[in-house]
Amino acid sequence: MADTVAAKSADKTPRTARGRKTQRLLLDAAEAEFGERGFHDSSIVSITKRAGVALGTFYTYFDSKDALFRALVRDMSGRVKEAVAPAIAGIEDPVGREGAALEAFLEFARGHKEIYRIIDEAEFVAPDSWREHYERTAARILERLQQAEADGALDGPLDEVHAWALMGMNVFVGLKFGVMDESRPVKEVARIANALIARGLSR
Amino acid sequence: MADTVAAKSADKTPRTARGRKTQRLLLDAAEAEFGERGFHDSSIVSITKRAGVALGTFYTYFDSKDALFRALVRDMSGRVKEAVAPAIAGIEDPVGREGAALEAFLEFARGHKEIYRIIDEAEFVAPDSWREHYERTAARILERLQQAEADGALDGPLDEVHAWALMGMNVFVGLKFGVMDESRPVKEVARIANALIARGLSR
Amino acid sequence: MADTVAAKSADKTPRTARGRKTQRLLLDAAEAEFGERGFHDSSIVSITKRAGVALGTFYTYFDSKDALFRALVRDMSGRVKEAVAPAIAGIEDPVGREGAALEAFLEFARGHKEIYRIIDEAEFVAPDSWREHYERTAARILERLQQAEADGALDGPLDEVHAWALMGMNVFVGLKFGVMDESRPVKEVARIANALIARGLSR
Amino acid sequence: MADTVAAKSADKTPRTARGRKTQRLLLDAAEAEFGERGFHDSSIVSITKRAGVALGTFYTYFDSKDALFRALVRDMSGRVKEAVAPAIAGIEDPVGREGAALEAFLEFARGHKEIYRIIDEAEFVAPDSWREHYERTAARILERLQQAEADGALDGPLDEVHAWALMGMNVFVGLKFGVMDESRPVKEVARIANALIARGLSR
DNA sequence: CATGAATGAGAGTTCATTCAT
DNA sequence: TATGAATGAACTCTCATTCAT
Repeated sequence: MADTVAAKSADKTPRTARGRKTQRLLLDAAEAEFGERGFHDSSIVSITKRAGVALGTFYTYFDSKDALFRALVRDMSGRVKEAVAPAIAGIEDPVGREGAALEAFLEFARGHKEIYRIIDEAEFVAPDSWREHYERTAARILERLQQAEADGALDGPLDEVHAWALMGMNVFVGLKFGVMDESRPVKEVARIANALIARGLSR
Repeated sequence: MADTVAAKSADKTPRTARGRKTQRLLLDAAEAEFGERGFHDSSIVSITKRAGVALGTFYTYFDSKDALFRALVRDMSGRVKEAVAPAIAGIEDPVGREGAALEAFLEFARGHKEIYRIIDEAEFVAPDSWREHYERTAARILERLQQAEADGALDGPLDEVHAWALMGMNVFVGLKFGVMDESRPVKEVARIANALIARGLSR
Repeated sequence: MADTVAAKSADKTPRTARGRKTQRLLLDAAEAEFGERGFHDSSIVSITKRAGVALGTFYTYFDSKDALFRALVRDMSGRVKEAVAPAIAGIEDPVGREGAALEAFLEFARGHKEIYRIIDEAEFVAPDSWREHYERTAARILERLQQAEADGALDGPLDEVHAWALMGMNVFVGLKFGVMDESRPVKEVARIANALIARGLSR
Repeated sequence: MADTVAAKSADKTPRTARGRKTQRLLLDAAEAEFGERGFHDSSIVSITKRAGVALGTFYTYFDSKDALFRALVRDMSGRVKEAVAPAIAGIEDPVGREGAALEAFLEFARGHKEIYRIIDEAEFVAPDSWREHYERTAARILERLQQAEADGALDGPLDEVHAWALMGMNVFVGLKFGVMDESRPVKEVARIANALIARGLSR
């Protein structure tokens, strides 16, 4: 937000209620479109058609297709975080906490399949956004682990490698059992994966 | 493998030595191009320029840009496998074996940074090729684990979740510490990540 | 008719007056281009240049080169019909009526030499459009003949063979003496050809 | 033939028996290919594949795709003539003679559907060949009519208009009832069409 | 704010033809 | 004579972006 205020050249923030509504329409249409077709097969015409506005209207709210995509990545990144945060709030046991995080993430992935099509494709479309998302996520995981270490609940030293390993596990388990194959209960999948690292962490 | 690469519908397999050489030039040029720019920013013109052949020559050996990309994904998929296989051959201890696999993979990733740009982008460009690669990789991991289970070296039951979790860990650790950040020794990174799952597996 | 022209799948119908004008420019340019060079030697670039619009503008109004060609065939087919209809209106004598039809057609062909280049080439470019044109034309001729039969002005039975024979005669006479060789008066040519079938029909 | 001997630049006439055989293979393959796909959708690669020879071999026997097409038009033109000639030989009655010609032509068209795809497409691909074919055909018809006039079997004056009218009738009747719709007996169709012009000619 | 026509660079692909072997 | 690899001009079509209304 802060950086939007700093305004590059043209401030595209809607000034009226009508404007805010139109921008929301575009954002939602874009999420659906990018989620279904991927970045390169999505087109502005098609997004504006979905949103029910004229083509030119798009540029009233976004500087470019790329800018829209980045906005969306940020948006989804925040939503993932917000979906996981409450699920782990208050859990003291660090292993149980990571298990709960995975479970919450799996649940979220099942309900928002676009997430991979959008966040992961960012690796190729907007690498800086992609990095930002994953580096922040890893930082949050690491922070939790190091907190537990400080509390004496985990042996150290815990570092970035652990965070990226855990994150990778979550991402792939989420892709496979959240998006590709829904036949197994989220709880079961999370429990199995969590058990795998349980004792690696817990000593 | 080599001869399978271009053998699709209309037979584009080179019939002469000269043809084989040209096809190799194109394959190598494509690997570099896709690795550097990604699929969508790569162009056939640019690939043929790199290869030092005329534009039309491309279509003597490949049906389309897409077909070339798929051929490359397959090729790289095979090369990853071949890089890891010898490194784990003969290791009996299942945990040590997975650690060695990760280490070999990290090494390979450092030497072949294009791999992520190519295999991972396939998720969006040629999803079937992507699936094929990851499903085969997961199957190999699972096979190793279940073999160890059968040998009594690991407690079961070991299933797909373990395989995808391990694979995700490897992929993200490889991306972070193989490609994005080379400051830490491969051995150390592999050891840390391996320790994480060591006891989750080992009993 | 005019509004049907571009109304296919994705709606390309112009929404503004400016759009309508541009589409007309394209249609006229295409008629000249196809008429002069034939379908395969005509190019979109060249058509848009003639029309004085940018290349991309073409695709604002037509789905493809093919679609434009079909639109044109329909258009010309309608114009032939409209050129002949008034010339035969009110003529009771069936032989005289066919003679007048041929004469009107010859006249039209002289003024619109593109007609053969467009309608007849459709046999190879858009066979369905070609069939539609000739089957409708034959149907109209047959209808006239059978009407005369019903009125007792002609002996029957009159069938499709007569219609196609008459139509073929008209087409070839029109091609030769309307387009290829203008040295002979339209009236004279029509009279001679009409005399040929006069008594075949008249009793 | 005479003009082939005069040789433009490279004489492509086969010198050996093997060569003659190869050229025949190509001619036959081309007839099938052009007949099925039309000129523009036919390709040299495809023709040589049909013929079972290498691509380059084509240019040993023909100067270009165009030249091959022209050769084929000539060939077919000759075959039409040869199919009709014996059928009318010895018929004295001029009307009956034209009827027999149409019948023979219809028969030939049914057995050689490629004829229209090849000869008629020449109007757009090789207009000179097309003109040559139709002008010669018209000349033969006119000659027959004027001979009959000289013999007192027909009233004059008989001119080019009659010839082109007759020819057009034959062409369209042949296309409709020879190629497009085979449900009616050739004899019947020929009789009906012939009756149409019978008395126009016969006085 | 909203509209939709106009733009044109750029992409992938085709294929007749040439030529060294 | 036969082969098939190599060539590159030419073509159709896409789409992000601009801008007058």
